[in-house]
Amino acid sequence: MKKNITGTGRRSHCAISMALDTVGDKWSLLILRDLMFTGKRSYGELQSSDEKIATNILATRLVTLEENNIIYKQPDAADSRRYLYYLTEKGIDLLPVVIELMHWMSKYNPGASACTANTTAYKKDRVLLYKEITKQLRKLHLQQG
Amino acid sequence: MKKNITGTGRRSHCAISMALDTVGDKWSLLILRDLMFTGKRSYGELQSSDEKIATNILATRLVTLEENNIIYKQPDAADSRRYLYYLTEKGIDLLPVVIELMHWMSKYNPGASACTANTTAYKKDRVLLYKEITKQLRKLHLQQG
DNA sequence: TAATTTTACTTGCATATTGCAAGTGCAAAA
DNA sequence: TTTTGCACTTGCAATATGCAAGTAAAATTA
Repeated sequence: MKKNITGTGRRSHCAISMALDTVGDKWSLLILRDLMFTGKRSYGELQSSDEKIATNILATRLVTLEENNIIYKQPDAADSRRYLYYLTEKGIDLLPVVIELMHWMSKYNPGASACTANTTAYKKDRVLLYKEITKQLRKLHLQQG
Repeated sequence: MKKNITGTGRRSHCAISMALDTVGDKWSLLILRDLMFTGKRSYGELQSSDEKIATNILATRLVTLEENNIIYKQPDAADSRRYLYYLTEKGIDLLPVVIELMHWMSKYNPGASACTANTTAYKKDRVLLYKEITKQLRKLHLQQG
């Protein structure tokens, strides 16, 4: 997702296109998934996912996500070597995208495992489900620094 | 999105990961956007979008999307050189993902143009909005052949 | 009917992104 | 004070994407 004629780094002004320029790569949404649904916060934890992201790719994605204000990092008080990564509000706002993707795949491939299943709650009132998880994520990720 | 150790072509069994293996590339969701929100149906029309997808990439994406049952093609009755591309129900079911991505970018970058705006309807009852657009898409895309 | 144009691709090669393995630097633990 | 663990970096190989030109076949035009 780099250069183009206008030098803006975006392919067009279409919102979907711009969203994909930001998080439409192979890894970004998986990193967000881990921050959302697993307790993972550190570099090493994020690297330990099933998908085995290469260490250099993880590093560049974290930088890009931070540049785009989707995540932020804080020094770990318990270990000054490491940072802990958190979602910003902008990052938390991607929750519906992640859940909809998850639900879509689960519907058409029952073998897929859903991190935060709860198909029942989704079917009953998915907006309520978004709100509840969003509330939890805000507690876990915002106002830390 | 190709090989891995198991040879299944997927990175893990996680639903999000699998969804991204299918439509998480730079172009697939843009093609779906055009099928959903513009009247574009033919190869040439799909190629004429602002983002200027390369012709070889468009060709391979259409094949992949068809292999994954997200779109299907029908010969154009009016011009036997061309096919017209339509969404399957599985493809239509990606509507929430596309709308959520669009809404997310619009929220954080007001300069982004939303294909099917209607922020009001989204804020009032987005599930209803999904349903209405889904109904329209079913009429336009399903039961053609 | 023959020549031209339109349409949907394919092909070859350049560039960009991702993947892998090994290495580095620093702080914590032993 | 050595060793280990963690968070990256670096170099290079493998894929994926981007660009420009080419091809085949049906439609249009002359």
